[in-house]
Amino acid sequence: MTTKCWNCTLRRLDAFVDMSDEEVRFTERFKTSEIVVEPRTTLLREGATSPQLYTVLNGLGLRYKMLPDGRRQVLSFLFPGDFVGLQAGVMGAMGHSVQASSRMTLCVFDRTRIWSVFQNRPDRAFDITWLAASDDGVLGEALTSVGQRTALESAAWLLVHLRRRAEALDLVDGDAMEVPWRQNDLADAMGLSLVHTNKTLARLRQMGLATWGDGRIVIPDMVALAVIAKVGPDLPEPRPLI
Amino acid sequence: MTTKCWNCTLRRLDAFVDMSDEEVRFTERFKTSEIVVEPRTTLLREGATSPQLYTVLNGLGLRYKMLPDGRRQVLSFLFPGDFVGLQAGVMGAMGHSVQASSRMTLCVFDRTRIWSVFQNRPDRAFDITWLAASDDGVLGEALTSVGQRTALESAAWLLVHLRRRAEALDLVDGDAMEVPWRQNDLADAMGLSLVHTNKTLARLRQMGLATWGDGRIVIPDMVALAVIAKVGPDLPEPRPLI
DNA sequence: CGAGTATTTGATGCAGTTCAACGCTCGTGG
DNA sequence: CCACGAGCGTTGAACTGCATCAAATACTCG
Repeated sequence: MTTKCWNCTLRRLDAFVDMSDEEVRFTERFKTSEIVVEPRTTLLREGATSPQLYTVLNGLGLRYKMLPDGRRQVLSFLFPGDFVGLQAGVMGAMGHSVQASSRMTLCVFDRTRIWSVFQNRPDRAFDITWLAASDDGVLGEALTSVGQRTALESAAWLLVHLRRRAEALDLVDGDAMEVPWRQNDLADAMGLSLVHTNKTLARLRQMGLATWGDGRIVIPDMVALAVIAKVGPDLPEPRPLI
Repeated sequence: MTTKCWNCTLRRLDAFVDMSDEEVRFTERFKTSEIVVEPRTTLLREGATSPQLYTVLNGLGLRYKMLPDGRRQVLSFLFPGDFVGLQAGVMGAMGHSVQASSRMTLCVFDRTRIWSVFQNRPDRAFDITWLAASDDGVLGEALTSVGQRTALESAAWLLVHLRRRAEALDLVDGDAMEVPWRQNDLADAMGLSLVHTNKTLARLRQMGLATWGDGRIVIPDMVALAVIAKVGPDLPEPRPLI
């Protein structure tokens, strides 16, 4: 049973900009189907030319790149509303792989129809570009974190980042949020070893700043954590939803 | 004296996809002027909402982000044909700063007119999105390099990357290419200290793989360097030019 | 109950940082 | 004309943050 865009709860969140009825109807036609994938499913593989693009409706995942010898860099974490497969959609091949971390449900769009969006709906085309530019911003942040921050700062930054994204989507319950990611995913996102990631998280826990465990992140004081992370206010602007 | 797009030598390079006469004329109208900036000029500042977008016509530069305490992460290096300011153009604010490393000349576009591109020229709008997605790919590569590669691999990767980009633009003379960047820029791009960057470059020199000095990079054997860098063939597809 | 996955902790070693100094080439001003 | 300082590259020595190795715990699941 696939959700009608009309009934989609996602677009009512204040994380997203409002859509006109017209836009909702158009998206509905652009959408070809809906899929549910189990944890650890690879949705898109680096180098592949996927016939499909997706919008995350539900669940969490991650994007990563691998070196030939197996080292893995996690590029970003996927949340509902994220649009994946754009590189394959416009450039022909993915620059990274995409994996589900929890069970996810995604809207499926046909890659070949993307061109018709540009022809018929300049506003939606603009939104797609907005999302691409936004991804650029996130990657820049991540690169800066990996390149310049110490392990402690980097971990703090990542937790703040995840928490802020979750907040905008109403995924936070009090101080806590549920996440499907393993410490290994965090380590690969920060460019640190698993062992040192674990010790760094332990340090944050001892400082009373953040607790990671049992699939939950608990952050009692975001301001204190943000100070460690050395991040600006970084108000998350509402994003377009495709 | 500003160049007419019609006479622009850039688009004749095989680094770029061919443009129809129609497209050239449209770009000409989209272009508002041309500027020349001296080395070390900051074109765009992080957080600023620039009224202008640029395409690099000539010269080299870099994009970077800074932490409040002064640490700097270089995100990417700018070559002719690169389109800068897109974040400000579509999202309203830049996520990073942009600086000229050599004297540069740039085509200037009016930010407010970007919307009319989406309305009137879906093909050009698509090209803009292509470029945004392409930047995403480069940032992903860079992040993987900083996060996963050792200093030696990372330096090798960066040199290979710069050389490949330069080749596509006919900026390579035999084994050598001229670059305006300092070792400090390299260090900030790789997330390494200046001292260690220097020693790593010395190591590559002793191995006979690459020489960096006096504003020139000399790479006698790209294949050998690429092996160290652990990069795939990575043929640079022709890109659209705005 | 054994196997596999995830987290945790301790011990040891090294890649990369930090500190310090020196040489070179400029441009500038006395 | 030389003295001086600033910017950049280079090199050595000491230190340390993080990686690597190793092993124990706890857990879920067939």
